[in-house]
Amino acid sequence: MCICHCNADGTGYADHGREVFDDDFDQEDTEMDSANKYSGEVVTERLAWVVNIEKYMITVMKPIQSMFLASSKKTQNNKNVKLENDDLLDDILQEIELLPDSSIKQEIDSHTENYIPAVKHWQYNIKFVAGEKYIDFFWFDAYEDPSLQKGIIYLFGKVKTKENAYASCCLIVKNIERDIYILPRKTRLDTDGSDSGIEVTMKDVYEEFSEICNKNKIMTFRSRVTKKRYAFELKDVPVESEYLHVKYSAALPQIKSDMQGQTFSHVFGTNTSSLESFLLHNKIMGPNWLRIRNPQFPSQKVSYCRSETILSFSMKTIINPKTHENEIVAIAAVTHQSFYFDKPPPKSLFEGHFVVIRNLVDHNIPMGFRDFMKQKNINLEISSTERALLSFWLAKVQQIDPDIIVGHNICGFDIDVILHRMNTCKVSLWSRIGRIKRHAMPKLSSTVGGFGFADRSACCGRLICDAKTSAKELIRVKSYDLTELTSYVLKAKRFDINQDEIADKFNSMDATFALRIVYELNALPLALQITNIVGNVLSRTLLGGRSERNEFLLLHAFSEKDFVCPDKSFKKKQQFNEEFEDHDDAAKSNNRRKKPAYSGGLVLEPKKGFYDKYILLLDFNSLYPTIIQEFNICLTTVDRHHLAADENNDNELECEYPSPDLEPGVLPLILKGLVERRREYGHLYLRLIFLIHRLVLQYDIRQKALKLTANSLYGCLGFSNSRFYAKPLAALVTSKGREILTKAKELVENQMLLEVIYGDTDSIMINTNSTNLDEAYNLGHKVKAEINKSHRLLEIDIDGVFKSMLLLKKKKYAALAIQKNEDGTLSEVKELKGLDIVRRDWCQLAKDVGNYALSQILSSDSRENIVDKIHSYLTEVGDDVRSGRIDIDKYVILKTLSKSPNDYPDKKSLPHIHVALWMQTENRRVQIGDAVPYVICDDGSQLNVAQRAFHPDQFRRSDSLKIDFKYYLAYQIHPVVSRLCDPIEGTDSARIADCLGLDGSQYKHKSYSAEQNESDAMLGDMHMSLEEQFKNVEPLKISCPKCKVTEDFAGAYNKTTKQSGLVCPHCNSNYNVVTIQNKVVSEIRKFIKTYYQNWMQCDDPSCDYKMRQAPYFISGRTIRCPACERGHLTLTYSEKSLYNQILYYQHLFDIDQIEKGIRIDQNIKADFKNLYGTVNKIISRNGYSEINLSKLFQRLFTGPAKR
RNA sequence: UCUUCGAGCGU
DNA sequence: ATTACTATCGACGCTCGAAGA
Ligand SMILES: [Mg+2]
Ligand SMILES: [Mg+2]
Repeated sequence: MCICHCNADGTGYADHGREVFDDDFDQEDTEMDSANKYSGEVVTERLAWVVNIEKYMITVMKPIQSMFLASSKKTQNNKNVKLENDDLLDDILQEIELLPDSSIKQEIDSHTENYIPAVKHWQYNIKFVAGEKYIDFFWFDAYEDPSLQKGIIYLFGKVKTKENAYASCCLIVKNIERDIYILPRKTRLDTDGSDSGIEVTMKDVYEEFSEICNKNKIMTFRSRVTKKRYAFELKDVPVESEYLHVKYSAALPQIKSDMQGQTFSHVFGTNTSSLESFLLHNKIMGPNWLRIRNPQFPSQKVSYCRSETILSFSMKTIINPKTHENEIVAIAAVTHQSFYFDKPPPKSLFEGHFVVIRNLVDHNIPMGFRDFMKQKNINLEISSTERALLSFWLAKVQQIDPDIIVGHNICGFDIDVILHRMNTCKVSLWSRIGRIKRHAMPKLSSTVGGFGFADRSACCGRLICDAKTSAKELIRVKSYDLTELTSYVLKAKRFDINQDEIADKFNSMDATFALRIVYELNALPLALQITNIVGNVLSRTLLGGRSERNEFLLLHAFSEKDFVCPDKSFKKKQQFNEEFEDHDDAAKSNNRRKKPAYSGGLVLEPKKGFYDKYILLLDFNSLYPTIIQEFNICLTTVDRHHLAADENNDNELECEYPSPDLEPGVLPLILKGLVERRREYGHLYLRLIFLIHRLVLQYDIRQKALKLTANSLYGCLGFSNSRFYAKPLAALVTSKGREILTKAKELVENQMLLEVIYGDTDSIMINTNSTNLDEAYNLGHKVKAEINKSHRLLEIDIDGVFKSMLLLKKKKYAALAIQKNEDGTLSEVKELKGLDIVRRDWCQLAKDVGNYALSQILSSDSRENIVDKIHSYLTEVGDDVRSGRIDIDKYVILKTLSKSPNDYPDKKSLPHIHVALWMQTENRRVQIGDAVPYVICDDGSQLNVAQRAFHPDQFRRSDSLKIDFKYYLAYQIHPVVSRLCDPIEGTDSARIADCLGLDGSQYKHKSYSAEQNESDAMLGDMHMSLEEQFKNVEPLKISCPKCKVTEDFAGAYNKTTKQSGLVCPHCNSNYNVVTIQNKVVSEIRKFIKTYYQNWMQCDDPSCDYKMRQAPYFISGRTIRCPACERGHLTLTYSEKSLYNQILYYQHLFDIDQIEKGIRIDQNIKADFKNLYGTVNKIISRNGYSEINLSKLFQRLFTGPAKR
């Protein structure tokens, strides 16, 4: 164990009497440069402005990735260099050697049996540069206590000893200062708040702030003037301005973040945590080597710290029937002495282990248990009390001194329980769970579970890695309990132990399982890479949560470019104080998904059905990140000043795209960096693949981490709690996405004359109508090239070719994808999206049957055979179900709890809640996010389905419960299969029901595809009375060439005059047909023009708001009226109006529609046919004003427009 | 058909 | 010795079931 003390600021403060503006702040730290021989750049410049600073103590060693950035040019120049000659490889290998090496590591491991080896100061590899001593320190975790120890942070990591081994070390950085930026007003405010008109100087600001400091007991501070930029939500902050930069000790009180004064309008950085400002100032990007200058070694031991190891544990608890608290009964743990982030995980199951159990009050430890454990060579400790058990565990933890603690659900349960129990059992050495020695335990949350502030601070210095949390981020499975994860990830079987069996059984495998899962998922290396990319703290990355990672990424980038970053806001507090808000919050509290704040990706209306020709799937590579780059979308480039600052405005006024000649903004640059690095690692990955396993692992993971980071950047822009929240930007990105997809679709349809059958956000599916694979591929490449032509960075790619495909609904389809094997052969892989088969809320039986049906449908068998096979299979399954030949596991349905069972409003109609409540009575742990399994049983009652839901265990125990076969046939299998077979001819809902032995007649009229095609709806319109249909159209006004009277054209037959409509009702002379024709054509053009003017109006009768929208807004989304905020904006003149108008003209000239018995002159008939044809031509041909009406109207039938 | 609640797939 | 805390959770689009109207 070792501690280095280190002053963040070596010196005293500038005194008040001095000039406000110090000019010697650019003091260079030259030694730093020479010390860091690998990098030619000054790695850190922070605090350079501070007066009188002696020597700053910490230097970031050259990060590995920055070296790659530097050398990436090299690889681009000579791309085809042979591997052996590649300098870059040498560089890599050389750099890797800087990382701890296992052979060296072992020397420390040999001390394992001893207690903490007392490493003396002189044993450390202290070096001297220019007469100054320094030490290199690899940090991987940090801790601060913002309430008790302000301005102090603890860094945990490793140092090299003189023997070239590595030892754990804790670095304490003291006297970290706050950095506050004060934005001066232009003119001074009077005491009553009115503008005095007097200009404000920096000196004025300084003086007012000094007074405020006096009031706040901030006796010493330093200040200077800086120029800073700002590009965030506050509208009244200028893009660039002079600020008064104030530094004072973080130990002194914090200034309110909403502080304003007569001479200044904003104060930034008041509540920035010391850790954050430390990381930002020193540009520390995740775990890395730091060079510490002038370290001071303390005389006392303050922390427990030793060699690097990984420990995984699992524990069993029992609920005390009196207190209803969880008490710990047993803990098992396994260890690995040498885990490396950049190497494959250890192969052995464990290197060290121990098991500790305790006696229960009512039960004895089973006979022969000790012998059994001894026989198995298991290190068993039996404690008499819970307190003894905990103490033993702590002693072990301290002895092993793990850097990483692993377990399953330890963040959600185990660690919090352990701390609570240590609290109630008064275990004094509790702080051994972490690496800082403390006496008073931090205040634990009242409810057991979770991983709150107290848990995090208690475990400081040890990385907590929860297999459950990691799995949730990395894979999707039915359930995230250890049993399911073990079977999915490790393909192994785990036996769970119920509450009533705890006294008799014990399972020591859980810790091993959790550890292997973490290894298998590569969770730790991935977390490290992400941390290195975004520059936050590894222990926080491991906790999950995208938002914080993204914040650090942006904080680093923006502060490097001299921006004042937005502060954390705590305005929730103010809202809570309102009385009515409180009630409201409790009601809607937990789960209900927020209603969307802006519109997202476009989903093309699928052309449903079964396809047996080749289908191409084209997909834009990471669409949103690329859009941000391609269009230079950034907080700094998009002008959002015209948007109302009001948070509640629902309207979606879009910003303009930044002008193309603007310099690239910060976000595009970040993404560019991420993409370049990803490419680099992608190349390295491919080139190194035959070389060294550990490098392969590292680079593959690193490029994955880069991708994850890039993708989450967009999401965090739209996250309302983010410090960098920018809804307009997110809306702009998605809107561009919609535009690009629409354009691509139109290009394929209109220029390449291909059929687009579907598309979702960033993809397009094309029906090649070909059965030749090469032809399909060629077509795909052509389309790809054509689309890519119109973009600079954006790139569409062939994501798959489907041999056959069943397209059911938006986001629901199945296909046989062609896969090229390594040996050149082709194989088919089933690809399933969104179908019931892939969802966990249908029972396995229904999914299996559905899967069978699907396989048949996709196969190239004949239609009759397919249908026959499905029918006979269904009959078979129906019989099996009725005769009870099917395993109970197949009937289990899973549903996740999204809140605590008691919080559900309508418990009775929810099966999973019914079961969850029962589980609670059984003392089983039921947590938010857990998947509850249940089966529907026939208990003889006629109750609700939900009330007949039982836990599988409950079913197994009971003799009276029987599976409700009818439910499973009618409500599980039938809907699933029925939906799949819907587009297949030769079978239908009723037939499927028949096969399953259900009453087919009930399903006669039930169709799952809700055949409400828009065209059908339009057909229905046709049958409306003509008056009804044409009540809103403009009549055709024709002026008589003779009597000049203008009349509405009456149609083929004028009912009032009982003559042809071509005859003027006043003077009985004939109209000129050509005149009418011209009039009609010009009228139609007029209406088309009106339509394209895109006038929008509010549909609320009490609101007369009108506006014009951008052309790409016509796609049928509703937009909330910005004026009244109640109504929606609709097109004043929609496609449908236009369509109806033209239909009306068609009707006027439709000679065949007039009633029989009315004789019409042949000439007149010909005239009408002529006019009718004119209108028809306009509709069908692309002749006028470059507008394709038939295409426009097609959207009325198939597109998203619904009016 | 709407609403409410509840699921969790999709990008 | 005293006192006070927290606040967390990427976005949006689409389908499906139960219950009440
Ligand atoms: Mg994509
Ligand atoms: Mg896609």
